[in-house]
Amino acid sequence: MRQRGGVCGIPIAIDAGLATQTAELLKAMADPTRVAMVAALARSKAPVCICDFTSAFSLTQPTISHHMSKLKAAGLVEATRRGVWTYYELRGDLPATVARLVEAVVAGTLPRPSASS
Amino acid sequence: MRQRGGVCGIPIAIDAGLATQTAELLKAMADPTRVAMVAALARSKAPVCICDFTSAFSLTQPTISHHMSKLKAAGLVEATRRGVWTYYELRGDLPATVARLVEAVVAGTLPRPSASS
DNA sequence: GCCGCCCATCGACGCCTGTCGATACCTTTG
DNA sequence: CAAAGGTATCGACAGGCGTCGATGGGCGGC
Repeated sequence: MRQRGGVCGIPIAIDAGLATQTAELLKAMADPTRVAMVAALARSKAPVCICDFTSAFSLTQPTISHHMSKLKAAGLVEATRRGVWTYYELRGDLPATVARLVEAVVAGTLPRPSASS
Repeated sequence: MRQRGGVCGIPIAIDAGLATQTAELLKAMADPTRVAMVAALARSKAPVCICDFTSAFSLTQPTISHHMSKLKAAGLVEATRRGVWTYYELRGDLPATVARLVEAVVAGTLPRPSASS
């Protein structure tokens, strides 16, 4: 036993700002729809029309737009209007830590890279 | 332009189950307190008394316990009672994709490993 | 110029979540 | 056995979030 009074002596030295920042990034992707969006964009590696997402998920168009707006607000994706259609793609200038996080999320959506043997 | 009727022709082939699973994992860490907890446990690499977290964050003891319970429910940490104190540590048998995600989160809390050069 | 289509925004509703105070449980100490 | 301290649980509250229907804004087609 270390000490008394609720302090065992091990200081938790985690920067609150970085923790909040990371948490915001996680929140931006903490939704099945947005995870699938990020994964699809990462796998496509080319701008994807948002109408594809609208037809892929059983959600209404405003909801899809809302989710994509969140990803854009988080700085993960960027939009390109081509005529009537809006194409989204993963930003290429993501910070290293952010890119690493995105890659980990995408890896989690791959169908079991090494499951059985 | 590809087609009309809301389908540009690019099918979104993302497993909904895996997306939901990944989203649940992200939700489990999508909080500044829990991010800091995971980072501290990962850096400590040894069981940490929960009283340290209680004194480290400006939150009440029930809230800290609640956050840790969420991490435990997500299968990220495991508890060990030693007398009156409860020690938590990151699970060592995490699936590869989960471990990778945790590592990415922890990396995001490090104070700029390679920012400029 | 008008209409139709794609997309974004707005307002609203229900659910989930973070937070707290109060309480109960368990272990150690006297 | 009684008392004290560290944790977990409970109930409640405010705030945020996902979802929808309705509406507005732009661009292309007729």
